[in-house]
Amino acid sequence: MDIRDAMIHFRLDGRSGVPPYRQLVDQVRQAVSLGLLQPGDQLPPVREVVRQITINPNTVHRAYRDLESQGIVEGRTGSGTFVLALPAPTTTPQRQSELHQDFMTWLKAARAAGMDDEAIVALVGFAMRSENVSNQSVTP
Amino acid sequence: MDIRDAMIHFRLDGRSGVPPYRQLVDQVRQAVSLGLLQPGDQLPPVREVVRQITINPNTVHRAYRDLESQGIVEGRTGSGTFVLALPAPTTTPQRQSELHQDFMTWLKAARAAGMDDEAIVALVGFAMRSENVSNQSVTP
Amino acid sequence: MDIRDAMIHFRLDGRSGVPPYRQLVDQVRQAVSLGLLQPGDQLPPVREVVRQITINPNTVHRAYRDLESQGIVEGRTGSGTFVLALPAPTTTPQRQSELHQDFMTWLKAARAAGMDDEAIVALVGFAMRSENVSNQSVTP
Amino acid sequence: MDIRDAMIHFRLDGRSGVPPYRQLVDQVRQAVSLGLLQPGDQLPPVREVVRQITINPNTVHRAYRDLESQGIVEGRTGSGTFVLALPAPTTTPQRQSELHQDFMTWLKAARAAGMDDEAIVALVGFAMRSENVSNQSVTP
DNA sequence: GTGGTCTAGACCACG
DNA sequence: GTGGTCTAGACCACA
Repeated sequence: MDIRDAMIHFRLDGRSGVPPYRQLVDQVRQAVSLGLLQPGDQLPPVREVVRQITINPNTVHRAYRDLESQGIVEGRTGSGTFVLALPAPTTTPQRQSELHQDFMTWLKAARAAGMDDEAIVALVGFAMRSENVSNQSVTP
Repeated sequence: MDIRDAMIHFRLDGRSGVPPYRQLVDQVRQAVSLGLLQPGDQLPPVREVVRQITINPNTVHRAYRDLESQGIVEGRTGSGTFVLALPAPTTTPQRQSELHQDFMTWLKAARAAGMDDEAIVALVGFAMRSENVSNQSVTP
Repeated sequence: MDIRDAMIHFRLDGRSGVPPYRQLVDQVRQAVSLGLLQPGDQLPPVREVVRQITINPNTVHRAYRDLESQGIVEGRTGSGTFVLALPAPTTTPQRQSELHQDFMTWLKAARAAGMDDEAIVALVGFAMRSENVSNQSVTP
Repeated sequence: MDIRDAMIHFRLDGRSGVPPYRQLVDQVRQAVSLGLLQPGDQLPPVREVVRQITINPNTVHRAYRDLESQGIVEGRTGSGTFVLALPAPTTTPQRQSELHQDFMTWLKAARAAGMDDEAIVALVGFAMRSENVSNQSVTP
């Protein structure tokens, strides 16, 4: 199973406390970091995002501007917004794919044990916090 | 190894986009959900949290008030803030402990493969989003 | 005579001992309970309340947040704060209107007899306490 | 039916937002204002109040001190706290008794119509606010 | 313009 | 010591 998809599909979590524009930025950054988005890939046009999720066009625009100022994407007037470069490949696609598979297996086990998403997220969050000084935010 | 600790210790992630008060709320909710905090346990006094992390007392207080309105804790003027009840155990402590171990193993493998926290969080987030309609926010 | 008004107008009683934020919360709850505010109705913007009565924006905001966490209103960033739903009509508008009239008649009689507001409030308070286990707080 | 009782019996409403010490003060003031407490009557000893309701002795003490500084009661060392004088009789006992009866009748009608205490308090509060500049707080 | 969050510092009530 | 409220003023996100 290939986890790569043609075009990123955004999702908003209204209860997370994370501002919508930031959720879009994070999702693009993460997709790039996972290789789901690669250099040259196009982000969905603002109007398309507005169709997908309930959001104000200005907010999408703001997110794309942020990504551009971070050097992740480039807006080409008249044609769209495109991914520029991977921020740095952290591992090989193969290894990453294996880890993805392993995590899915673990995820299924956790769910089979009766844990809901909040509980799983709690466990993952505490596990990562427990061995790190740096703090990373995740929106599953 | 017992992951339960006497009193919760908060940590803030300034880069996550999640408002500080919300990070505190989430961390308490998650600790309760994992059984790290149990009914009757006391949250650290506001002034103590202020000593631990750089934060304004009002912000801590706001988080505690939110938790109170959610029915998770109860503030008793003059004595402290205490955990009220578990929102419902999702799984057994044993099974949860096993899952915790398994996840730690996976985590180490991911790091050994060169993935940094952002990449790991990206993978976990996408994995959980890929099979769910509901959206859960995680702060590791 | 229609007691319903376009938009709620707040009033603060500095001598009551009831915290200002709580007075706002109570007044909205009561207006909703009486049908003076109905689903979809907008609460006055925070800045508008600040113009009307001498109060800090944060205090108004706190009240609105409380109401939101109680499920009475919903704050929509950028557009305003709106009433969500009636907590359940306790009686018919007609019957309520009659009772309102009857009470006004009684009120006038009490005042004609020389009772000031404090005395009237005392009488009402004791009358209600005398037959009830539950305690209700009133700010006339 | 005589509404006068031998000794005042305090009640606290934890959900009203009114500080406990203030509720005690208000209840004494109102009882005096209604003639339920008359000059020479004794307030229950602090220990007795503590037995009746869940409250800290210091808080009762504080309330009695407030009443004393308001000139309503007088603490006599070794013997107790006693009512000094009526702040000013607003009406005759007879007329007040009639009004009390009338209000009880109205109260029963309101309850018969299905209104709960919160709704009744809302109606009374709005009725009084609607014709007055002064604001009076009531704890039924 | 709207709501929302944070800091700073003061003051109150309770135990 | 504890929690709780208020003011003042700044800054952010969204429409």
